Amino acid sequence: MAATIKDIARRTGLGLATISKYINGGNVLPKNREAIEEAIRALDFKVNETARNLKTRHTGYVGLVMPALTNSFIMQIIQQIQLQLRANGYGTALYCSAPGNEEIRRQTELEAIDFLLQKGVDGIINLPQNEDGVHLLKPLELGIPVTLIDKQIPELADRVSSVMIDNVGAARAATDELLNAGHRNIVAFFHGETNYTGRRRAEGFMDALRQRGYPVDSERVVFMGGLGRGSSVDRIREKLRQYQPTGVFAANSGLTSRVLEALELEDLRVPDNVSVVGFDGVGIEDGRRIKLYSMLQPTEQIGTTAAQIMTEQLHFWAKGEVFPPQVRTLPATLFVGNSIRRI
Amino acid sequence: MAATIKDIARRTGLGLATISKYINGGNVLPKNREAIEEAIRALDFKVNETARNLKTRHTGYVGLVMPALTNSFIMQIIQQIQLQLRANGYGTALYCSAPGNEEIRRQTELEAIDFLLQKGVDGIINLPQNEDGVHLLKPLELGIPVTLIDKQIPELADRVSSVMIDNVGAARAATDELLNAGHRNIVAFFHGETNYTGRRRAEGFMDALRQRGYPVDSERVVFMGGLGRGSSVDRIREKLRQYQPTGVFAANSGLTSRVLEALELEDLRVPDNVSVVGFDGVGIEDGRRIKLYSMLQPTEQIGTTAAQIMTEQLHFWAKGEVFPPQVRTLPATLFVGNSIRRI
DNA sequence: TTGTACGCGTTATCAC
DNA sequence: GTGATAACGCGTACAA
Repeated sequence: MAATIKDIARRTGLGLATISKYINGGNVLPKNREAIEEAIRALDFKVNETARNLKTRHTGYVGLVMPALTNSFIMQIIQQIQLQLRANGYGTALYCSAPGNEEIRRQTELEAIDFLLQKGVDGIINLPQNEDGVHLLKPLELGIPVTLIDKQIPELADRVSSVMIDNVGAARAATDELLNAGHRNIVAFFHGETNYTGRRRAEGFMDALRQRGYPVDSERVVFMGGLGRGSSVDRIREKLRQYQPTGVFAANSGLTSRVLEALELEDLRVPDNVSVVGFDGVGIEDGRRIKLYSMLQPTEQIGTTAAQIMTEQLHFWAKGEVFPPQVRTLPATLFVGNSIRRI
Repeated sequence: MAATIKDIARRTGLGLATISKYINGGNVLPKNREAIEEAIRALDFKVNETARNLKTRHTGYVGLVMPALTNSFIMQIIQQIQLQLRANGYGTALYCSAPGNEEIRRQTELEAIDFLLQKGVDGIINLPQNEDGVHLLKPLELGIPVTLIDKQIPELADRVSSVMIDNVGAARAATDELLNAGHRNIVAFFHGETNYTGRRRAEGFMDALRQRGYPVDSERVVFMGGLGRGSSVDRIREKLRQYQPTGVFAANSGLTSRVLEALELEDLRVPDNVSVVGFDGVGIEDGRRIKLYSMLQPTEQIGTTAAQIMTEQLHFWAKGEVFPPQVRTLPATLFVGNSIRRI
């Protein structure tokens, strides 16, 4: 049986309150301090977090609500958040969606919040899939802080913090690479139209064209919402055949992988037939003769920042102060591959 | 303020014990049951897990101690464990090591256990890096069940459960592919010599050769312990130059990726110059003209099984019964690529 | 079946 | 600075 503060009190002859105060950093007479420390060592005392939590009404856990673990971007984010949260003394309660269609993911995100709230978490860090943010209303009402990653939810902008990359800038930079190499016939693929990130990246793509005075052909700005893997590959192949682009931009990791597959099926070579810029490091793996140009998100920084914001927020909250929502926009960097041919 | 069972009691006019009993599945008079259910709905009552935990001395969390999230094998395992644990009513407290050398990882694993034990977990699922298992002694002493993934720790075999693939069989099957295609000069790369998984896979490799009466050249059975990424690539390149193998087997995901890199640097083509069998799906990504043959671990099944075993174990433990350690060995499957040339 | 009273380990509020 | 004592919300003998 583990030792409790009662045992410490008995052994030192001091009162419970004194022990408790010492443990929580209060001032105690030097000789008492030593006695307590000795007893703690001797009895191998550890505070019972559960009891403490019952009293203080917090749990020491932060809930991490993520999509299914299907790509390295998500993985790296989790790694980093978890690392930083722990460094700040918090445990990470992980909840990843099962893969599924939009309706399922929507439902899952709702369940995620319920589950974590029930288990008990002090805050929630979320990479939202459900764009309207209804799932975040309950924690917010309960006064549980929320930090968003990767996406912003405009309706909640004044109540939640968020950290993400400069999506417009990143897409613009990616497009510029193609443009600089002389490509004019570019087809670009984005998430669903309802997706915040996808819309921003599409903006960046179009920005780049407009900045140079090139026309924007909406048929070449392809939103790929709600399609399974197979049908999105088909969709890409269609576009490839129809417009015969010399350049392709894929605006996220999943799309990059699908573009690669479509290209292979169409027997198109990179960069000889088509130049490609992708996202999130898909297609830059070792042993590839052709490594894609790729927009890389600063995952470590994103994760660290999100965890830091959450921690600050929790500390404010503990003191009963209000915490102004933070919004951090980080720059993405370009991985220089050999997937672009000058024309 | 959230409703408590006191509120329910007041509202229904019943005693606290009755409410509590109902919540925990006890028998209650039908009319009382309805009254309670009504009150629960009306007051949106949720049991306070923290208070319950203080009483029952468990937390509803299972700790998941994993290496740094650097490959998809680990990622899929986590996804699945987390999914199944949740289905069984448990939360997942994730703790991933930071990347680092062996000494650091050893230390980290110790910290992981301390941290989780402190935060409070009912059980621990661990993909061990620390082969001697000293980090598991403390939870075991405390009566906290441990389930191992991927590796076995022989010294603890009678105290912990484990679920992993048939490493010997998997390596043998991989080697057979090369052998069947006529390759005789094969160099194989394994984890460090001290690594259980690596040793088993090396056994399988040698088994395959011996079974056909081919000699085993220990110089071609390469253990790569304690090397950074750069130096292990160098090491592979050396072996490649020295023995000019027609076939290469890489016994895990990291090594597969390094072999790919070394091959590229040596300007060796797959499968024209060298035939390759890898592990864990590295090198079978979309858009590759050449996809590797690869031994795939049944990650969903591994994860599900580990979580199930843990849950059973916890239930036994809750009833004060002893739980015989379970050992599950699952088969790996071969991904058929186009990285082997018949000779 | 139902209700009372107590305990789980800690923190917080007072007097002292 | 210190020490009783009352919460925190729930489970559970025990008695009714």
